[in-house]
Amino acid sequence: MAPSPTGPLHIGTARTSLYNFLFARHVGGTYVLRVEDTDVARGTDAFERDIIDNLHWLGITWDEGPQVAGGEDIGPYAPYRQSQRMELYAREADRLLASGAAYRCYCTTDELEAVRHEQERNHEAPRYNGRCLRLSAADLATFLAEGRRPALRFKVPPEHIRFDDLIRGEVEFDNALLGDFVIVRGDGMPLYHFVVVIDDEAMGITHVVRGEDHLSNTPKHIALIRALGYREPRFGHIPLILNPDRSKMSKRKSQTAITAYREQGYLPEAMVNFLAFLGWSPGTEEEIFSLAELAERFEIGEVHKAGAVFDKDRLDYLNGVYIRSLNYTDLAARLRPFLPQALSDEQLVRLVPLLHERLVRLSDATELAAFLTETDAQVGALYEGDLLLPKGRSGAETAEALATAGEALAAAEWNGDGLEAAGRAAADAHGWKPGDFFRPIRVAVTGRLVSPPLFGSMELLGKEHTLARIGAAQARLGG
RNA sequence: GCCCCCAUCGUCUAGAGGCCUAGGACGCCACCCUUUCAAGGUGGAGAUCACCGGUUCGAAUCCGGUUGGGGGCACCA
Repeated sequence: MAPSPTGPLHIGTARTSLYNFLFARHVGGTYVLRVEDTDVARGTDAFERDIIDNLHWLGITWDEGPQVAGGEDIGPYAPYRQSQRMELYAREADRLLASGAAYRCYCTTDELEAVRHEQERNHEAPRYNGRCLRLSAADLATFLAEGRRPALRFKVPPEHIRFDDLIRGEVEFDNALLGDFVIVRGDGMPLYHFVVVIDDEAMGITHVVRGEDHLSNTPKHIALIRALGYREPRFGHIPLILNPDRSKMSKRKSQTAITAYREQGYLPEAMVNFLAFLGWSPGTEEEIFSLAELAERFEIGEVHKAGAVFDKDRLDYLNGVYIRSLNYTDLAARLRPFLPQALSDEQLVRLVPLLHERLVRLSDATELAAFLTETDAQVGALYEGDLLLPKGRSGAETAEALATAGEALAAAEWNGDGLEAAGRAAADAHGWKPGDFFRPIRVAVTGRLVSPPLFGSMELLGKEHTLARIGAAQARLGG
């Protein structure tokens, strides 16, 4: 797996990493992580940290590669950051230059762009015209005098390239249609197509599993592999994850950063399960799988060919399933970052049973538990008086009901069961349906129409605040 | 423009010639349960298997074409 630290860990990169991981684990192979940081202009350490951190969060581990950002690399072919492997690339570039498989190109960006525009106007393929392949001595002298720094281009042999893709089967391309592409920039920085091929050979990579967007780049890589005399790995191109409009999933149209999902309270277990099934299925009707179970079942050849739309509703559903499967202790620990510091650990432990069946995301707990740490005044400010009223009941009637409720609850034993018994008896005595009778209490106590179970909530809030809030609501209705 | 890839309910998918009057899940709708919201239970709507032609006794499944969608064609990765 070879991510580029030009942004936070992307959903698509995460899934490609997952498939690589599952494939490697399933066949007992070695999973290698290599950081493709040759684009110094765009890459940053912060992004590398985000990628490594979130991969770990998902439970994806690698046998070789950087373990933590800035730390020691592990593996026999270290370093695993391309920015630290420049001598190797320079050596291979020289080799290509010496053999005549590559040549220096003095064209400027402007000149190249002009040619491209021209080609576009003539409805031709936008590819390099080969000008610097036969440069006159005079032109060369001029360019050198101008101080131009030449880029290095690979002279693409005009041959048919075919390979047997792990997922798509036989694929064939005609490299005669390709322009000679740049492998080393004028400033000496080697480019992606060149370095992947070198590192794959140097690191003993046997299987390259990557996104479908690289399918048509593969013939370039194979041509380079042949020119350099390397062994050809097997390639597997997995389908893309799509926006709802079926274009390649992008930041512009979808939320693509894994961190963002993590921050919203998605569980890594749910994310992994969801991602694995975007483009693969075990062929049965089972759908809940742990990472270990996935590794056991996953077959690279079963991966689909068609792209899959990212379905947030399905992720939400799975996340709920996983949250509900957590035991209370575990859930409490995971909920902690989403709840205010003011909420004590003891309160948290008692709150968890009230929430565990009501959460789609861990962050949903923030709103559900807010009434516990808000002041009485803050809660009172959350609602209009009308919100207290059950359907068809007046303010005066509701104030009366609240008064009855307040008295009954004040006399009750202050725990969920005691409060519920008192509340129900009071509702019955008052002649109101429980739903109607409890509504103003819920709004008074939590400030909201939706809350965790009422009696457990009151128990947690405590007698003093509960009765004060009921009294305040009653007063507001003029009771 | 050229090259490549793809095509089953809205979405994720099962399906590898007869088991399919196409199965499951999410979402949606209804009902049940119910102190709100969820969760749970039951039921329902939803796919002429993109289209056309062929092979075959028989095709969602094999072949060809068409259409549609996607990706690539950078001194980005």
